[in-house]
Amino acid sequence: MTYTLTTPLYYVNDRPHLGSTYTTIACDALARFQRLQQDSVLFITGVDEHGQKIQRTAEAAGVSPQIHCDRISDSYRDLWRRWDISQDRFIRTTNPRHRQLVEQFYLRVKASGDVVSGRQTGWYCVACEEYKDEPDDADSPTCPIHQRELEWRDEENLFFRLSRYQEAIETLVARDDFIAPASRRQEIRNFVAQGLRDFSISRANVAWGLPVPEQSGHTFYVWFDALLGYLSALLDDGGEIELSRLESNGWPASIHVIGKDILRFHAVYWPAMLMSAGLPLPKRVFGHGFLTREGQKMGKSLGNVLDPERLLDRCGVDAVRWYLLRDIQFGDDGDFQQQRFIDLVNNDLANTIGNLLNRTSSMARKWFNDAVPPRHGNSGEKHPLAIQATKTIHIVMGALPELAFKQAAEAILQLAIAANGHLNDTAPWSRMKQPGQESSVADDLYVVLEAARIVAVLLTPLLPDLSERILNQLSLAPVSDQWDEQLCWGGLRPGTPLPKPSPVMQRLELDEPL
RNA sequence: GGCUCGGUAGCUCAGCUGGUUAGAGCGUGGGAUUCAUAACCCCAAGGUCGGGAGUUCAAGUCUCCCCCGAGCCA
Repeated sequence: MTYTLTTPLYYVNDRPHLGSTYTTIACDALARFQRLQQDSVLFITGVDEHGQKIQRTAEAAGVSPQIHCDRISDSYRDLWRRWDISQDRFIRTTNPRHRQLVEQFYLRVKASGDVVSGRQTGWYCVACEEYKDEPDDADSPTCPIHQRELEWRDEENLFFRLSRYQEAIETLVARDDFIAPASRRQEIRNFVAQGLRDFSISRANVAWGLPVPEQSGHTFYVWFDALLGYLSALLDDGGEIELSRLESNGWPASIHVIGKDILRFHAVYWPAMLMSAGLPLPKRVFGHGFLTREGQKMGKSLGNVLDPERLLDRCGVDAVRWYLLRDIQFGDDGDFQQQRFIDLVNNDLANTIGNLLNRTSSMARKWFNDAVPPRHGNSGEKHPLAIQATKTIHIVMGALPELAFKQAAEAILQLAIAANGHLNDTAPWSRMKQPGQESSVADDLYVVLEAARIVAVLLTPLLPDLSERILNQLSLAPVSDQWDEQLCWGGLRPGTPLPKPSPVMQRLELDEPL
């Protein structure tokens, strides 16, 4: 059984921002976790490249839409590479294969009798790519989200008969395991309860889109096309574009991870489309929250946008991943506060975890021949630290499948704190000055090093780089494949040489705002 | 306007089906220590749990009203 997870397909209207980076990092952590748990994982991300908004942005920039899309798509791909995102597929909706899939899908939907033509009149927001429910006689209304003038549209469009799926969707969203987090379920349920209306899936005057078969002059509505990118990605294995291959290629997705703003498309429209096409539904849709910065919405107008590239250059992957995953309850909105960011990274990563390794390794080297100390009677599974390690593993295993990165991170940190505490309690440095204490000191250092090793192993999905650096200083290889064995207590072998320690995590020193 | 979710220590938040002195992390102050990345460890500071009324032997924890914030739908 393949575990398929997706990020949204990001709209290439503009360069990647921190929000998409956040989603992608979270998915990356989840993907890495799943790979440690099982063989088959497909982590999909990509870009959504059609629509009038992109057409206009390209025009404004004086380039063709395709050139524009190429540029932005490249910047996404490049950014994910620099963040060391472990996606298996990167799908572009301008890929010709995607067009084939959309056509096939559309024909299925049509064959189900779910495509009808109708006239659509109303106020349209190009930025949202959505009709707004403003009264027809409104006088130059503006979009409440974009504060931009709405455009009056009156066109003959094709509609998807969403209304036919009223009951099915009601049943679906009533489930407690479909929409996550729970706090956002009611919103969708209310929306559905108000009655689903058919929605248009074609546009008459948008050139930058996929042409609707046998409907000249019409292109597909961006959302209809974009959602199908998830399917295209799955068939992007070199084989042919054939919907019937989906179920042996990772469909249905185990989870779609998205921002809360597009929950409706994923929890309502998308399942109905899939039902119409006779395809199974994704198992879960997770709508996470948004990031603000120092309490304010990030935006160009405020000039307070945090650029992911800059963040990466100045602070590094580990710091940012840790802060985002460890401090924000995934699902809730989060606030990026620079001081807190620095405090947490320095305290947790540099001081607690990094220094734990550093001090212990130094002592081991000093008194036990530059190597992992020998084990005596008191370093086994009954040791308090071993018990705590087991508890930590248990918590992490329960938290990560639920995308509770924060709980997992906190538990791991607790283990490191306990290990530091153990050192302070047993004070090897003073006991080494007394005769006859070597063997018990050896045990104490061993269990702490072993705890540090477990910390590093558990950190693999969250902070792959830091994890590797820690293991490296323990003369161990990074975790690959499944990790069960490496999570067993006692994996560290006495006598293993320990290299001269150097800080695995540098403290952040930022004297100016990011 | 309808609905949903929040308003708990300076900050970010835990507090399940109501029950001893309301908790954690960060920040702050103090102590201890020297193995270590001025790091680690320990302790403390007392917040009318947004406001009001009610139910109850007992309410951040239930009910109603009000105020404030966020969101969804109109």
